[in-house]
Amino acid sequence: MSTEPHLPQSETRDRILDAAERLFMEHGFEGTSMRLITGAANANLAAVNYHFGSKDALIQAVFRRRMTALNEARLAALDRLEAEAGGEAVKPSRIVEAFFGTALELAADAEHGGNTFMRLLSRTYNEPNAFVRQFLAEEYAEVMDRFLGALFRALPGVPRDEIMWRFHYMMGAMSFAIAGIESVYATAGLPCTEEEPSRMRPRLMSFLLGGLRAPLPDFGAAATD
Amino acid sequence: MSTEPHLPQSETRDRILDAAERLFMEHGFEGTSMRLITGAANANLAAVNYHFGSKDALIQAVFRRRMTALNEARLAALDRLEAEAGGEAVKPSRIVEAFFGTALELAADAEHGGNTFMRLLSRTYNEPNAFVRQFLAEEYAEVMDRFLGALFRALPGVPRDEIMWRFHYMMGAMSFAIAGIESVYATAGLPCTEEEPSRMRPRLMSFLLGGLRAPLPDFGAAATD
DNA sequence: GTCTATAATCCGATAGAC
DNA sequence: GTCTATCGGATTATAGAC
Repeated sequence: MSTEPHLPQSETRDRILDAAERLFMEHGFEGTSMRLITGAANANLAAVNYHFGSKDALIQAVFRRRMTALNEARLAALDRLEAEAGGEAVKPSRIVEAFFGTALELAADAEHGGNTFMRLLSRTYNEPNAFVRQFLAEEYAEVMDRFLGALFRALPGVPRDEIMWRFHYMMGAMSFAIAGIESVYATAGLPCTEEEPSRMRPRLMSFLLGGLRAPLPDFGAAATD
Repeated sequence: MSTEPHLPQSETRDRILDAAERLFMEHGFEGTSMRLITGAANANLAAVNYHFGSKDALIQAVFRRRMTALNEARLAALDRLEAEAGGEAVKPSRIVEAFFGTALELAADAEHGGNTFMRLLSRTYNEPNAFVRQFLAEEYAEVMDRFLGALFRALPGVPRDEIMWRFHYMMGAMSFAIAGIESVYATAGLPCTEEEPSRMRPRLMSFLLGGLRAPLPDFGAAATD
């Protein structure tokens, strides 16, 4: 622990965010009551409404705290790659590294809640919750536009909808990678040895690039375009 | 004999299962109240406890109704492949087809709720809900044991933990494939054209096999054994 | 089997003292 | 900022009439 130049404005506020992040990840939004959150954060029940206004506003605060930095890091990484390429298309493997590698770096940080947040984000991605989906779509808009555009330029011979599907599949693989493999070991009846975190990134990247570069599907006789 | 000009209704129990399946998929377990379920099923609130005993028992009934058939179909497909192979190892692509293709066939059945169920199953897979995880682990035990074993024999040069991770990644990709790609189009600001369902299977299979057959990851300088 | 009514508990939010 | 107390509404589950 290093000495910090200034203490946070409200440590109660941060404790609530930490507790909410973990409990939302474990039990979902509807399954996590404000009493559970404030209890875990050693705070008073009324503190949530004082600091955030409502439970929905707390949910947004939990995401905003880390999403901005994550997506800015992704955009910075892509900026760097495009500057190095100097007008040429960036290699697909570098684009995938910039998007998913940045996320894995955050997920590798278990001490400061990065892993918890990435698991929450993965879980939330497919939750058809109205206002959370809207919020995430806005947060992701620029990043998705830039990275899909880079992949379109990097793979000019591949149909764009095919690229979007494969990007979607890659998100699913990353989501499960972050969630952990305990379920596979558990259902297979095998003991789950603790995975070396540094192995996750090359492991996942090999799979993602293999899938992205796979031969295009054959839709059968009907497809002629 | 009476003709049936009245409600073409199935049993109340089945209507409850159908409504619960859909609402659990849309709002999660905790986000779905029994009032919402019985309201959508045109049933009385007390009917859930009469037919199932409790909300948790209803959740298990929703899964049991379809999981047994799905996993039996998977095992039957693998039995067929192993019989054809006659002692030789089954090709990895056939094993992947048997496991994930069977799931996609159920997901392609939108009229009888198969698609709804597969979306629910995908959503539930990573939900760290205690009793649901335990239940699913038991349901999956035999299938996972058989299919992982088949992959181990089909890929004798690949470390077993690597195969398990790639199987886990494939589950994630399938999960997102079934959940739909609307989110990608939405965050990219593009209109989402309705996808031809028959294209999903070859699309996903190309990606899965590309990932499964990808070069093994290089864990870096530390590995020297 | 279906229904009404209600018990017992939990929820998010807020008023107001300090 | 933190706390107690509480409101109004929602939840699961059950008792009992028909």
